[in-house]
Amino acid sequence: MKLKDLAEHLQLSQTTVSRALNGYPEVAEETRRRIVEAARRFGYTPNAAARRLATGRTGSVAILFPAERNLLVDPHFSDFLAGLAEKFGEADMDLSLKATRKTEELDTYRHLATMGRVDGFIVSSPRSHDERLSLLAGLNMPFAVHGRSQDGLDFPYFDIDNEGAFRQATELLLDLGHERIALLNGIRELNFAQAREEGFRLALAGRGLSADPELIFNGPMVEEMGYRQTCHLIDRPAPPTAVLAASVLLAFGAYRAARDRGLTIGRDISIIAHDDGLPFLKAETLEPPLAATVSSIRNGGYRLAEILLGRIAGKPASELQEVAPVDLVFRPSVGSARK
Amino acid sequence: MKLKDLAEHLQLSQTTVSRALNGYPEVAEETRRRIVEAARRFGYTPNAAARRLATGRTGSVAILFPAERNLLVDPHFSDFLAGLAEKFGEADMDLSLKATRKTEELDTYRHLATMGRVDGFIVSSPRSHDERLSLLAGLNMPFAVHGRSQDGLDFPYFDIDNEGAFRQATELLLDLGHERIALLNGIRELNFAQAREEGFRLALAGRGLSADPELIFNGPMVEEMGYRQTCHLIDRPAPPTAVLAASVLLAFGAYRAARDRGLTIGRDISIIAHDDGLPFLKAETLEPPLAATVSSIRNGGYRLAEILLGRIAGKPASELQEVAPVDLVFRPSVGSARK
DNA sequence: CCCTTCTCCCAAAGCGCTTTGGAGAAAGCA
DNA sequence: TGCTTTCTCCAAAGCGCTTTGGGAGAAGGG
Repeated sequence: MKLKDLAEHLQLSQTTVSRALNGYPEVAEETRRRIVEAARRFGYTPNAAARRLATGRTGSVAILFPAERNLLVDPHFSDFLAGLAEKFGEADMDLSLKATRKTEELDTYRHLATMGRVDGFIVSSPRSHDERLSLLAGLNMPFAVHGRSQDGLDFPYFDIDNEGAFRQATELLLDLGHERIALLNGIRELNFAQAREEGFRLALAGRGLSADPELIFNGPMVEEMGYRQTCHLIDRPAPPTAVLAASVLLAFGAYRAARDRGLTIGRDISIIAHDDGLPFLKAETLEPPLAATVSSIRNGGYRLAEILLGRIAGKPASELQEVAPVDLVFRPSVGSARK
Repeated sequence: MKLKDLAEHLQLSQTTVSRALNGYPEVAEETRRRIVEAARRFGYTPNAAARRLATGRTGSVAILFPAERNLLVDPHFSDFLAGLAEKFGEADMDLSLKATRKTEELDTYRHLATMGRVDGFIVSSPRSHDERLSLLAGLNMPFAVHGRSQDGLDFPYFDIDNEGAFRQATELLLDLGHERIALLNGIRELNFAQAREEGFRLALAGRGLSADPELIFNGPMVEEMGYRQTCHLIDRPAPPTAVLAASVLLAFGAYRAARDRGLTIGRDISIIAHDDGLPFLKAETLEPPLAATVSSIRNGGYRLAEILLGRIAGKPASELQEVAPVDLVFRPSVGSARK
């Protein structure tokens, strides 16, 4: 059943039926009721392709990820994706997932954009200077970024206060008397890792200290990484008294390392992490409970979806930039530095 | 730049240009060359919405997942998804991801189908009797199932030989003298878990043994689960001498439990698992290396995507049913039963 | 009572592509 | 040479919806 049939059956024009169904004001309430009722009875649903062609809106957005490094197995990314999927689902928009080789990444953006296959893009894991942003801006394609970038562009984004979070966490450790603090961080190229390191450095500088490059590690945020680096750290001549980790996954590895080495967490070594709220690995249920700066990454996906929708609806970028504050939750995995 | 402009510029009709670009035979090679060249020069790309409307094909497929139980954080699912995304990307099809509440699941399928928003669906985690299959069959919507189902329907699917794999693995353990064998399995409702249990039972029955219900566990396939159940098992009065796990994640937990209890894996307790080839957790690099039945789940996604594409292209279901054999790889995590 | 302003609805023009049904020219056949 | 095929290409009809530009009649204003 198509619009034409429905209109004929109601003895009305397609125009009126279309307007009634789309909630335009220029149709009498009584008529609208009749139309809506008939549409329901006949199970009429507008054809998506026709609507797309007529309106120029596709009702879908895309997110690309590198095919070789399978981001999907990174639970941080998956959880973020779940937040996106939830919001876009609510808005009845399609979220399409694209695996693409690094070398073809920009072409894929361009391809999808010029074919008019999407209304916008979600850009994740921005690097400090990211070609994708200028490309999309140049194509005049709406996009929203998870995180920020140093490019001078004015674009919509959602980010958490990574710098502030790590500054606070570091200050907490400093207040507890720690001076040799290690940082287990994400991959250096990614913007959020840089912000976190910056917060770490700022806190140290505030006390007249400077970061020891030997205590800073960058790498993938997986358990194994946390384990290995912490083992190294503990085995040093002057091991750090505290570890600041960029993910609960890293902290989890650090826990394992501390146990292996017979250290009591919270007493012999303090551990604090950033907690993205991954559902299967809760900071509060670790033993001992893990102190953390918390901010749900899934919720971030949800918010970022709202932001992209706002952008597509025409809001200016300046109104679509959000930096969520991060709470610091104290738990027994941190204690005062042993003298 | 649209088709019309291009045609006018070339002094040809839209028909000819369209045909040339889509590889139809009724256009002279020389003309085609000119057209293709001009299209490239002007950067012409056909508009997706218009093409969709004209052809009736949307160029996109969808996969739904339950919003409450976030399947995305399950690495088995994510890796499967990566395989799908890869193949659909190669075919230049959109793969759209939909979070949906369980109660609205069927409606969402219907909604997307009747609006003509997708050409087909990927159905994952089928239950033994699954309403989704009959709904989609009734809507006359192409779909492809990851796994099988007991419904009498004839539909395209990709599955691995779960029953055979677990029969083989169990037989291996039996050959090594094990008689008290525990099974750590996935959630009971899911078809693959049933097939695995069936294989397990068949192998036992082949030796005149029957499965001890107290040694069979169903649950989510996560590390924690493997750990907890294995602890219970080891603490029993007559602990099993071998454990058969449905995932490397479960086996990983079993390893941890065995170590905690001071057991040597491969000597005091044998462990064997099904290995989906998750990239971050390799059976061969565990200590000791884990014996396993192997079959890449990512590859399964890739194959299933091919199958759905075949279905959309009109192939009959009977030609699109694949059961991949599973290899059994012997490694030191299994040894003969201690007398 | 006439004129303006709403209110409610309509006809028709796109949106940009594919595809049907020919038609003219060139080539093959007798 | 006359006639049938085969090659190439074209005009135009959709695909099913939204939206523009009115228009008729009712309501309100002076």
